[in-house]
Amino acid sequence: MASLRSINQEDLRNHNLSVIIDTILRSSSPLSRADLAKATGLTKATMSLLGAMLLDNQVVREMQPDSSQSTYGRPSTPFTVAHGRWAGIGLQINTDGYGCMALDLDGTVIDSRWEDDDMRETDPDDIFARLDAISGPIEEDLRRKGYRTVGSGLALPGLVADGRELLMARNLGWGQLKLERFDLFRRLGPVAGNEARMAALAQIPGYATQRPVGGGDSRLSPTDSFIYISTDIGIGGAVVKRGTVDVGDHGFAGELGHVSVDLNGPTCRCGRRGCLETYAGRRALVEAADIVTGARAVSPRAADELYRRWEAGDPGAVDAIDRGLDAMISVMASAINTVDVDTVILGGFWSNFGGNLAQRLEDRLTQLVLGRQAVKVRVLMPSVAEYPALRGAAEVGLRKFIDNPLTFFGQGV
Amino acid sequence: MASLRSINQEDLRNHNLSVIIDTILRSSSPLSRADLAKATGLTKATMSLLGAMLLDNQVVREMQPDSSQSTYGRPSTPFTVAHGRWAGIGLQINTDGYGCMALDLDGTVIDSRWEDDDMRETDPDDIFARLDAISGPIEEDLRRKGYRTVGSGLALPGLVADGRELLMARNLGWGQLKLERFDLFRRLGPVAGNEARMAALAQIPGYATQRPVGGGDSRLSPTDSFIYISTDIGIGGAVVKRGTVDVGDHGFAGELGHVSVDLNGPTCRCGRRGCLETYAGRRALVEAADIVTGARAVSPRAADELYRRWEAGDPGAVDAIDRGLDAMISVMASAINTVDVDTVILGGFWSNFGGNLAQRLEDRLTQLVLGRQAVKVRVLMPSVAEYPALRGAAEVGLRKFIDNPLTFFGQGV
DNA sequence: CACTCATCATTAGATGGTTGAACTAAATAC
DNA sequence: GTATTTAGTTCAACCATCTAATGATGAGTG
Repeated sequence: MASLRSINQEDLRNHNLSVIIDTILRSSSPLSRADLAKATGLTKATMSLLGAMLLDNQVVREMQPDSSQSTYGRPSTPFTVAHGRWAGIGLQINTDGYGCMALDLDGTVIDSRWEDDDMRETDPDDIFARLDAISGPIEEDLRRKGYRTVGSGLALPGLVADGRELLMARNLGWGQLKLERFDLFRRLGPVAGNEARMAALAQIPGYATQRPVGGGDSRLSPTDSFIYISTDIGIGGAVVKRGTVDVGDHGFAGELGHVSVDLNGPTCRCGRRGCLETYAGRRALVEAADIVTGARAVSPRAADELYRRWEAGDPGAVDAIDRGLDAMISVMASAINTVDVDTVILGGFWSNFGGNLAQRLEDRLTQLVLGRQAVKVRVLMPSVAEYPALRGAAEVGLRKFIDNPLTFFGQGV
Repeated sequence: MASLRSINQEDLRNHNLSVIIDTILRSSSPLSRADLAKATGLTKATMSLLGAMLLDNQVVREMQPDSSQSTYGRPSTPFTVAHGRWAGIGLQINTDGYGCMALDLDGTVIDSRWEDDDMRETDPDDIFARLDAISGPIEEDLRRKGYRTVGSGLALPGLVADGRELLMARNLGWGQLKLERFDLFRRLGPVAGNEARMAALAQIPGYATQRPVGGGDSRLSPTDSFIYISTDIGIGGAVVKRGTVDVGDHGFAGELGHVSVDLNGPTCRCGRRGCLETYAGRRALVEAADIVTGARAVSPRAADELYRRWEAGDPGAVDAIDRGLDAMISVMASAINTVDVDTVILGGFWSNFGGNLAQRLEDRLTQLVLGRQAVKVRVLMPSVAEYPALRGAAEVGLRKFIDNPLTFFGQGV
């Protein structure tokens, strides 16, 4: 538990500010000073002082006093997250394009650009230069509008170690890559991470931006734990525990696409046999359903065709999907037994397959996991489905501010 | 990151004391005030004050000043963990017996008792009464010697939820059980946990007792992450991340015995198919090697016979072991890809199978895991092999003190 | 052997974040 | 209009850590 690092009074204030901001973001309704004092355990006196700091630094602003909350007494003045001052930048390079997003602490997308393109077998230097070209103007725009950019994240479709080294991205055809070598990386200093992990972050309500009023997917609370599975050509994943992503020792925890469901199964390109990806990856499914093979099997059109045939009840398609589903369920159950969380969010193209898919998965998983007397397994569809990794990357940037607000206070732009 | 709870000045001191104690325990050589100031980031002044508190409360004592450390200057006065004041109590109920251990903060076993017995199909009330009968005198003895008992742990061979409810222990024939109903539990208030998780804790050098000089297994450092696999009739496991056990949301993370390696494999008693336990559990191996079947397959004698035949090269035994090994490797690789740690500790009866087993596993795993460019997989044998769960349970008790030293200071016994 | 220097440890006073208590503010109940 | 209730502010007091000065104790130096 002990973090092996001492703390002093400045850390104390920084921590308490961080707790307050975190509490505000994760709440689905505006909180007053009094509410925050109760929620965090601070005294009214301290809350009053720290509240003034947050107002001064444009982290929050006061709403109209609200007397409808309680029958008696002076009405409270709730805070909302201020708009227009604190921003995070998200960057993403994917197999089908690249883009950049600027996100306000209050959750609004300030600016965003996405370029569709076939990224396979591209030159990293070229791509980073192009990403630089679209992110530069966005940064400039932020400055012009009076924003302070507090951090950034970079989502990549591959294995990323320590937030700054790409080990490999097979679908891009990229190998090992020290990210510091790119100007863009040195300028913005983003935290790099796997696409699935960034997408998982975007599902956590109130992780680094104000939780939408009403709470988005009301089934998921800000401190829930879940496994996120990102499905595309490859299959990735992430483990979220009590509202924070589990990064692992080297930065690639949650690679569920390469959990094996059959130790004598087909050989995967990763070297193992029977990996989930060989049953439930987009390309594997298209080929199993005999739609097309080879290079054309990776195109999105082939997946659309698979979906049509599956809806029409074509036996080949139905069989392939069923087989993929069995593998998916096996991996989910194994992962739940390994990390002990009760919720699975199924992202990517698999989320298209039928409205009752979640329910079917839920029912079957419930039969399989340990501790089912005490655990109610849930399978949810992602609430942020549009560019989730890009948004997650921006939230990683904003999180730098939330974890360390004091370092950003009381100095110029 | 933010724990959603504010901190005040008392928490600050408590935290810093905790960090200091933690640092002392995890170090393999005695540390002076100056060393500790450097290691924790505290100033010499504060370190001096807090050091005096630790001395006053008999947490540490001063050794002879040591001038051999540096050529120049005043010699430092290193601390060692004091003996005779702070104790934790470990309790265990297993399929083959039950016992109690009292552990000093300095790592010495103050007292311990173990009763061998066949515990299958026993009455919980009876067993808890018997455990009470042997732990009572040990507690009394601690009091007499001037110890302060700071906490306790209870290791159980089954699924434990929230540290105080047994969901099921199949090998005992016990079902759901609220542990508060037992006198012993109410009196000592132990944290209950799965046997494998407790055993995993005991492998962490300096987790809650002073790290042995020289460091025990020098390959394992106190802040390493690893997966511990406990093998017996059933197979359990635990995930340790950066020196602390990952308990999971309900308290049963790491149940690797019920990770499936073949979704069409034999049906396991847990309801799934192809669980590791059906390939590599003690009973499964004995039956696969055609030694005996049925109830007699669970006896330790059958496992001894399996070991003899395997050593002699009997084909049935060798095949069974190889098959078990394949399953084990598959689960290890999947678990590593899921939680991203690079070390596996293989505990229980599997650790008997040959001196080069670890090396063989290491070599094969290295071929299978993702990120093998950046990760060196290690397979280790447990350094604490005698009653590891019992010792781990006692360390859980001591950890209460280490996490919260201030609450134990400055008041009577 | 006196002097310098480096390192360890303590002491005194300063700094600064949180606190408790008293106070002001603003609403409803009767 | 007065009592009551809840929200929020003010300020002296507290206390944990920090800075800086000082004491302690050894080795090196000429």
